[in-house]
Amino acid sequence: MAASKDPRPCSIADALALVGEKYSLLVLREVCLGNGRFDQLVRNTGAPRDVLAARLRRLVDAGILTKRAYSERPQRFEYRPTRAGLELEPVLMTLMAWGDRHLRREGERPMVIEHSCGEALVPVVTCAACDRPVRHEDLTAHPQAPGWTVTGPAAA
Amino acid sequence: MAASKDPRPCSIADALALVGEKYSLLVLREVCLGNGRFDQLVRNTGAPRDVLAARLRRLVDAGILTKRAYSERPQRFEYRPTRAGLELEPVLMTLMAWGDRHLRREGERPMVIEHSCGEALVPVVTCAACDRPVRHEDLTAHPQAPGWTVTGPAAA
DNA sequence: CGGGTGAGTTGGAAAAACAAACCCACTCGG
DNA sequence: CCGAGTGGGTTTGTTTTTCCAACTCACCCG
Repeated sequence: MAASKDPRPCSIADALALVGEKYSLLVLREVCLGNGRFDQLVRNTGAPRDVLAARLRRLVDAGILTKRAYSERPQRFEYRPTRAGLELEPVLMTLMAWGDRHLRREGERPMVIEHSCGEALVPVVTCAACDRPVRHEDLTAHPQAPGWTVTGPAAA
Repeated sequence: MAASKDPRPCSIADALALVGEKYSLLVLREVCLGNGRFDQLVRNTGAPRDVLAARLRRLVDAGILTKRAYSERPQRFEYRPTRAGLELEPVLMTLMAWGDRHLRREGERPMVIEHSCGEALVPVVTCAACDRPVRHEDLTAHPQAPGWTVTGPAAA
């Protein structure tokens, strides 16, 4: 709620204000997998029901999920990702790959994603202009708005 | 602390357990930009000082940041990303791009990252095997561990 | 000596998270 | 028609976190 303190205008901060709360990205993971019902989400994310209800409201309001009835009488609902929600999936894939690399022993992945090319997905973030992988040393920050002072060498 | 409820073994969940707490990724953003001193982090992320101290301890313990003195007498410290921390930068770039696309009006980006190729960075997550962009329709989930039941059509 | 800076720690109030119970509409089995 | 079960939540009361301001400590500067 009190997100007003960050003096940096920043799309990372703004994105995290929407999807950075606890469980939100896990909810998105499940919804992208097609497990979009309330009780599935409770079981698969581990979120308390009230917290989950709050997150779902927020994500729907933000246009990341939609709520649709998959049955009238009895009324039953399912949450699905919007276009915007699906566009967050690459973030999840990249995060999963990072976790697989750094948080587990070799080859102990809890889940493998297969790409349509037939191989196990290893996501690589590349530059749209030159197609080369994004490496820290190749990046230079250019603030466009006030509130930014990039002092360190990483920005040079 | 009570992260023990998620019945899904999942590298996304594990990664978020480390860097998913409030401010952690903003801290990483600043540290990657070279703004690694405590007071800079307070100012630029908006985190309360005590919370920031806790996050920094956690990130250092997790091997994502290191704390090094840039001056003895007076003792002054700076936090810097480790290799593992730098490998999270693509996640930040992808998230920033998502925020720029969905949370702002056309062309109102607070920051532009320049890639070494000379163009403004537009990160694209691609498949390492075939180099094509990762799209939701091209993905199939293959659980490797118990606890996973992927019911929906998105997994088919 | 007095003031200022960097890097935190401490203490108490306010906000979230948590767990369990409850509710409602409906369906199904007997 | 009764009782139990399911899906999708809300309510209630307790435990954790967060938040904020103030404080500390070590040091440097004039």
